[in-house]
Amino acid sequence: MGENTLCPKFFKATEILSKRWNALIINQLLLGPQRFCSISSSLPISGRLLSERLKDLEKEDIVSREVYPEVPVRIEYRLTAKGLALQKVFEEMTHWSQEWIQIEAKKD
Amino acid sequence: MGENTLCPKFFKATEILSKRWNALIINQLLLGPQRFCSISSSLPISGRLLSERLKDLEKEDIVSREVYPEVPVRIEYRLTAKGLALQKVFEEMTHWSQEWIQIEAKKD
DNA sequence: CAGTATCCAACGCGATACTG
DNA sequence: CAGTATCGCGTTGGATACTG
Repeated sequence: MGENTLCPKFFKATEILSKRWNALIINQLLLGPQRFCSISSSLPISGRLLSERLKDLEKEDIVSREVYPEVPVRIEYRLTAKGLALQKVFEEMTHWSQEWIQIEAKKD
Repeated sequence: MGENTLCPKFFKATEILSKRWNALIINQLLLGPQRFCSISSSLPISGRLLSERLKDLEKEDIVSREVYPEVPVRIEYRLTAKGLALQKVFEEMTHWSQEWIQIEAKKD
């Protein structure tokens, strides 16, 4: 195992973005603030995991949870400034995927 | 589970890039073609996994394996055009990480 | 050097049921 | 709606030993 050129900040960034579902959740929130059920229904992720990931992302200060004390209460998740700053990353990822990813007809 | 707005190409992209180590391996290869032991010593990844990941990335046509029949034989891994096209993504990731990631003194 | 094979513990995570 | 708790199994992946 080596430690020479590996930048800890970049490493941390990959840890966050490589965690399963995180990229998709962030990408979804780039569309705008959303409620739990909205994110849940837009991604093939279980409620338990979505809850867990949102908490992780809150701890990383990428997502914030807003409670609107209406009746019934409404809770929205939105990207923080740190989260919004990922926009460029996702734009490039989207661009790359459109240009290079082939989707074959599923036969599995 | 929903299936409404999720783009399969983007989804596939996240599958590739979110797989543990893949981002770091690609980022390392963006520095130039490298031998197995070089990648191995630049990342805290076991040989078994590195081997597995490189094969995955070959299948995705992101990495190619070049054999130079010298004595002793030399084997290099390099990014394909598809892999090199990820440069922008990684530039943005690097930029974001430098701007937003804090590394706290470890006390865990 | 450039890997492969095996072993096995730890973790991830989906399903389900339940709470406020 | 917006979650949490528990269960259980399949996958991951580190360590180690071995091969050409």
